[in-house]
Amino acid sequence: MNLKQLSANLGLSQTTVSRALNGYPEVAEATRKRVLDAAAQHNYRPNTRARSLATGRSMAIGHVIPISTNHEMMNPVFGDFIAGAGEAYAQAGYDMMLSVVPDSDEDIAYRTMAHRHSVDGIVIHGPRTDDPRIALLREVGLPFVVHGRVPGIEDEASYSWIDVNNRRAFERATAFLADLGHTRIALLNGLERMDFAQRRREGYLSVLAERGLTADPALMRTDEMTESYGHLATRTMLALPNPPSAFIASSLITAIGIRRAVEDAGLEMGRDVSIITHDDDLSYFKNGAEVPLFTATRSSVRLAGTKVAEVLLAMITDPTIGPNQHLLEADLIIGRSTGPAPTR
Amino acid sequence: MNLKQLSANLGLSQTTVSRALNGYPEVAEATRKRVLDAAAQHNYRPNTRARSLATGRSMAIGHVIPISTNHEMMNPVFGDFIAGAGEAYAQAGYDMMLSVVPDSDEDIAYRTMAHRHSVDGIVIHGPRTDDPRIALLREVGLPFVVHGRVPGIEDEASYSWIDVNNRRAFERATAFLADLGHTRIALLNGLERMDFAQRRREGYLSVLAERGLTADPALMRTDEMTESYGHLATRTMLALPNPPSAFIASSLITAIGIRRAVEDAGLEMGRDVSIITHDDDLSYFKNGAEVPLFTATRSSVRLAGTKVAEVLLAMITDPTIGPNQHLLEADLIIGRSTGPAPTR
DNA sequence: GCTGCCTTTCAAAGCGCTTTCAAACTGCGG
DNA sequence: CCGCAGTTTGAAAGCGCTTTGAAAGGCAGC
Repeated sequence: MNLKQLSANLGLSQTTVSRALNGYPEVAEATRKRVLDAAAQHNYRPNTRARSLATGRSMAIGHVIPISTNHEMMNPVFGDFIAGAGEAYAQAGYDMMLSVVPDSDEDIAYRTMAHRHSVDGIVIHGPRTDDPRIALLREVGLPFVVHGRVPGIEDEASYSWIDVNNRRAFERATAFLADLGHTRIALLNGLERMDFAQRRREGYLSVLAERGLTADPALMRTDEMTESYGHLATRTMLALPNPPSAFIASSLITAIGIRRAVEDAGLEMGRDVSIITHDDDLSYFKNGAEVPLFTATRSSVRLAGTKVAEVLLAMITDPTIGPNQHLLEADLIIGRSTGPAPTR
Repeated sequence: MNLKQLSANLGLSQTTVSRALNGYPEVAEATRKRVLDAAAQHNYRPNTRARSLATGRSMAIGHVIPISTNHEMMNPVFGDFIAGAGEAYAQAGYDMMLSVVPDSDEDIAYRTMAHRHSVDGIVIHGPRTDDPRIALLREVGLPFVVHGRVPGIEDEASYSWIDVNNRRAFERATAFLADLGHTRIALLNGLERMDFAQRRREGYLSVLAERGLTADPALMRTDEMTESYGHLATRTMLALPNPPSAFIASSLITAIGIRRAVEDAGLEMGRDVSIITHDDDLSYFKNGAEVPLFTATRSSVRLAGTKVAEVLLAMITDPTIGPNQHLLEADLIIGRSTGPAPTR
């Protein structure tokens, strides 16, 4: 059933039927009701492609998901982020277009989306230093929101982004451990080229400096945030002549690896060794139930997804509003993985 | 830059330019080259919406992601599945449309996608007993492939699906433990209403029966596959007067919870208690490196995604080919979580 | 009864592409 | 030089919708 058939059925013109369905005022209430009833009865849904060809708006938002060709890693955070964003899209009547590409072709994917006019806006994931995507999207004039911030762009007010206050979160985590008397605090960070990892390190270092603690390179690692990374790094560090008494991890998954190494070494978490992790509050991987297992800096990535979507939709609806930024604060939640530094 | 402008630029008709770009044979090689060069130079990309309106094919595949309103759980497997499928789509020039909806509205989402003609085919996730989506999609005549099988549909050749041989996998896991001398084997399954959980239980039960072992209801659980579920269930079971010496888990995440409870109880995994888990081979949550941590029935969900996509694309390309099924076998990989049953 | 204004409806153009059908051009044998 | 088949190009219709500009209908005021 298409518009033509529906209007023929009703003995009305396509114009009138279209207007009735789209809520335009210049149609008599009686006719509108007739039209709506008939549409419901025949299960009529306008053809999206035709509609967006006519209106010029595609009612879809693009997400490009890079698959790194070397380590084949899919971001674990992605599912929850998408869930949050998707909900917002659905509510606004927007679709979500996903493009999964090898990260070498990422730029092409954006360019293609833009030129094909298949989306009204784009979400940028995992911004990198001097990310070329920003310039690209500005050039083609497609609205976009960044999840995270782009290192290298000084003027943060010049584009839209939603980010967690990573620096503050890790400052708080480090200070919390220092307050407990820990002086040897290890940092198991994410990949150094990621913006969030840099900010987290800055937060960590600034508190160490402030408290007069030395930043020992042997206690700082940076890698892809897997369980085995946490395990191996911790095992190595615990074997040092002067091992750390506390660990800060960038991901719950890594923290699980740390815990495993701690227990392998016959130590008890929360007594012999303290752990704080960042917790993205993933739906399928909760940090314990009522009482969290790990003390953590928690910030829901799902909520971030919703926020990103809302900002982007607002920009599309009203193109005159300028760039928009939101810095989400992480909660420091206390679990069973931290305690006073053991006296030697 | 659109077709009209491009052809005006070249002094050719839209017809010729379109044909040159789409590889039709009736265009002189010299002109084709001219056209291709100009297109590349101007970065021309055909407008997808216009094209699909004209051709009737939308070059997109739909996925509906239900967000359960009660437990708000996002399937952890989803990200990797999408990565696998997305790669296949990208290669074939297809887009992926995601629709995130509360599970109560799931049917509407499918109906809308179908009537709007916004996709050429649909992937069905998490089939349930007597799933209404099958009838719906058959009615509207949209090609679809199910990830998993639909319980309640006897004639498995009547629709397309890709599934892991869950029954066989759990038969093998159970037999492996029985061979090691375990007689009290617990099963921590997924939600009972999921088809895969039912088949896994069948596999488990059939081997118990075959070996003359009693199936103790106290050792069988079914729930959402979280870490804390594994932890709590294991703690309870280990406190039984006659505790299990082995556990089979439906998910790596649950297995981690089991392990935690085992170690909390002062027992050693692989010696005092054996664990086998199903392992979806998620990219961000590997079961150890070279030597797996857990003995597991492994089957890559990412590969399943690719397979589903390939089958669906084939059905779309050639609608005359009938339904298509693939049963993927899981590998039984030996890790450090299993060993002979302890002698009491 | 006519004019003018408001409400309601409609015909038709246009969005950017594909595709059918027709036309133009080429070369070649007669 | 003509006719014909084969090759190459083009004009125009159509995909299903929105939207502009115009027409029709209704009604009050003169």
